[in-house]
Amino acid sequence: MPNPRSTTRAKRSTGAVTLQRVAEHAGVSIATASRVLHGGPRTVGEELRRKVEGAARDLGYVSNAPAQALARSSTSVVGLLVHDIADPYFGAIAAGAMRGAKRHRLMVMIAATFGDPELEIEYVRNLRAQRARALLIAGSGVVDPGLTERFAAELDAFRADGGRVACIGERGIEPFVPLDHGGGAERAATELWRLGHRRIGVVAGPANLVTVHRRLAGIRAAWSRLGGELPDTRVVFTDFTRSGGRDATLGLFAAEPDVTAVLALNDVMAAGVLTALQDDLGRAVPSEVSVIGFDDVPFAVDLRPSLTTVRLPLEQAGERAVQLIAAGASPARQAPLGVALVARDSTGPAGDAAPE
Amino acid sequence: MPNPRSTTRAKRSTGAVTLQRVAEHAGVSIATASRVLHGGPRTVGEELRRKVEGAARDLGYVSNAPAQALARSSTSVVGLLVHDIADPYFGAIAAGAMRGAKRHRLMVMIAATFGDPELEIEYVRNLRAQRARALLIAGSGVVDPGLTERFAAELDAFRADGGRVACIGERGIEPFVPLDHGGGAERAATELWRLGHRRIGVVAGPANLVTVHRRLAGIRAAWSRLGGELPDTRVVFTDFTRSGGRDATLGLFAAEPDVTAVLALNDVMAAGVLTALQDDLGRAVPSEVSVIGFDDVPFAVDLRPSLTTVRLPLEQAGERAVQLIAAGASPARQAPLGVALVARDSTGPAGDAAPE
DNA sequence: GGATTCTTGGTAAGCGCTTACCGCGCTGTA
DNA sequence: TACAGCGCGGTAAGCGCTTACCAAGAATCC
Repeated sequence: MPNPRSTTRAKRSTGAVTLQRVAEHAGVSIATASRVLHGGPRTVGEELRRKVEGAARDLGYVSNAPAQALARSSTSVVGLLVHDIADPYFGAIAAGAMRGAKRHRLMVMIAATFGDPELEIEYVRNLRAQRARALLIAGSGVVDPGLTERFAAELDAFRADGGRVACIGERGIEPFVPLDHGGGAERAATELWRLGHRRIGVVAGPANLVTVHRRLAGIRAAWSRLGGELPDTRVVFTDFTRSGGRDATLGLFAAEPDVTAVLALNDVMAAGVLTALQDDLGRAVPSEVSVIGFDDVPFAVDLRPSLTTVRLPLEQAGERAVQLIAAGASPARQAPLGVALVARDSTGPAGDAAPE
Repeated sequence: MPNPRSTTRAKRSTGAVTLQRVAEHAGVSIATASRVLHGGPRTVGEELRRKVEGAARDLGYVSNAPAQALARSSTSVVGLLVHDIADPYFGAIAAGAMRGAKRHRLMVMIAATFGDPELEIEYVRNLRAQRARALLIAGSGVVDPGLTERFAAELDAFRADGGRVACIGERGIEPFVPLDHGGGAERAATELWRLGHRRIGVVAGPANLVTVHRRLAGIRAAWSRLGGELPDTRVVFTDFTRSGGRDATLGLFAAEPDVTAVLALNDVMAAGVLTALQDDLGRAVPSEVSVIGFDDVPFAVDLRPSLTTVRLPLEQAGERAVQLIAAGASPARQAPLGVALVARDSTGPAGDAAPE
């Protein structure tokens, strides 16, 4: 037997570089090696510490995260649930989250649910299996009570396993980073009113998303406070996509040709609205019809005319969400992230300010 | 001792639901439970199988991925290295990768390196520690030989641990999903030539990125083949960002006011080019100056004028990359993903076709 | 009909790491 | 001088799972 000094049977001296091997190489116990390389409350003498570090470097030791996870029953990965990572809305949130994760030395596991609630639940279980330390939920939930309940149950299970959860935007899940969908929508609607628009159309996202509900509620609140009318025929639900926005606009103007402004519930759709209006319908923006978006994604400024929109601090929200789950502290003082109306060129005074 | 049937000492009957507990509940051995719940080559009798499944459901069992990873020494997570997940280029690649991952029941761990080679290396080690099954490298490398070598060494170590690696776009790393930067650039340049442009400017990304080199080389190749000239003063390097594109354009036209077309090395920069030209410099596009982009990100069609660009099949590339690392098979028949010139409204014939 | 192979269930040895606990040598105290 | 207290190193018992190997009964073959 070539190597009689190992504790159990001689490990194959070839193969992976384990803590065990580092310890042997350094001539210390595996406990000492662990304490040097992975920290902990205990101190290790200067000389041994040096030896261990040297051995680790010589051997090119890289710790085995799954083994650590098993032994400590905790990992350094956080899961992030988004609808679609290619959507700039989620891209911004993810970027913020990753920035935060880096600061807290966490790894981010992203799952794209494409808005499918079943998939969402499946991914929570998956992340639970991974023993993710925390879960960041960025996608809007649906308004189906049954689904919501099942999702909540899955989250409870996740928590029961010791995981933390944080939501970006309210969704009935605590804690969450407040994202003022309603307030932003009110701002947008109010701006349109201020400009003299009285007949507005709304190009909304999927009717079952709570984000859509909130934004729509904000618009309705502002509008009724101001004394305007918003019949259902002027609200059209569609996909949160460019082509959704375009098609919806075509439909909207076929039914309601006198609308003087359209409020799109996100910027991606607003791009479609702009195309439909200018290219398909031949309506000038903003002189004939004003358009306002939501989110202020990076390309909003590049649309023509540049898009007036409501800025949501998405990247900050993502970053703050990881603070929320990383902080040992309680989620205390949450200075709400402000929304802001970004006035650009796609809005202007209503041509005929006459109330209908 | 309350429960004499357990193999070792009685586990606390409270706490986590483990395979052990499922097995006890079902009245079978832990081996059988494992075989039922986690598959494997061995078959299990119908009755026991049913019992185990029932027990797992009753107890709400979720397997412990780190423990499995340790026992099997292999995980189901793949790492994805990008520069910036908020950049639509990487967003598209990531979306494709996630789609592929879902098909192969893999989880994707994304790391944003912000183009920092040191961070890139750090993340590879990290993913190595996680025992990721594979690594997808989407970001372009830098042309620094020292850094490249260190990165390669880290990748070799990753491979030595049994991980697979795939690159999106060539980078001196095998295997890779070919992305024809050079060919695409040639197409773009040739198109400009065809339209009569002889004095073109290039708004390039960071000079040290391989991608930038390849694209630039493609342009130069086409241009010299066609007999054109491209002095260095007409090539300006900048960030791969909107404001980079804008600033670069301003600089370019200050030095070379007679340029009739600008080729931006990605669409995000092209957006800045368009702004600089139309808003800052008052040059009409495409009647005075043509603009051509690269990548065909989703918003390219929404720029005004809509952007002529080179389409790179990014989402497919991401998806194919995971096939590459998931396939048991060798990376055989790689029908190269085609690039295509997407002619839209930002290009037109040169006003004065006179060669210089 | 006995030997041989399948099938199917169980046992137990790890996978690589953390950490409770032990023990030893030293210091400070009475 | 005896001893509690502390600092520091080692031992070994797990963490939850997979899987090589064993065993026993069923099926197959001369």
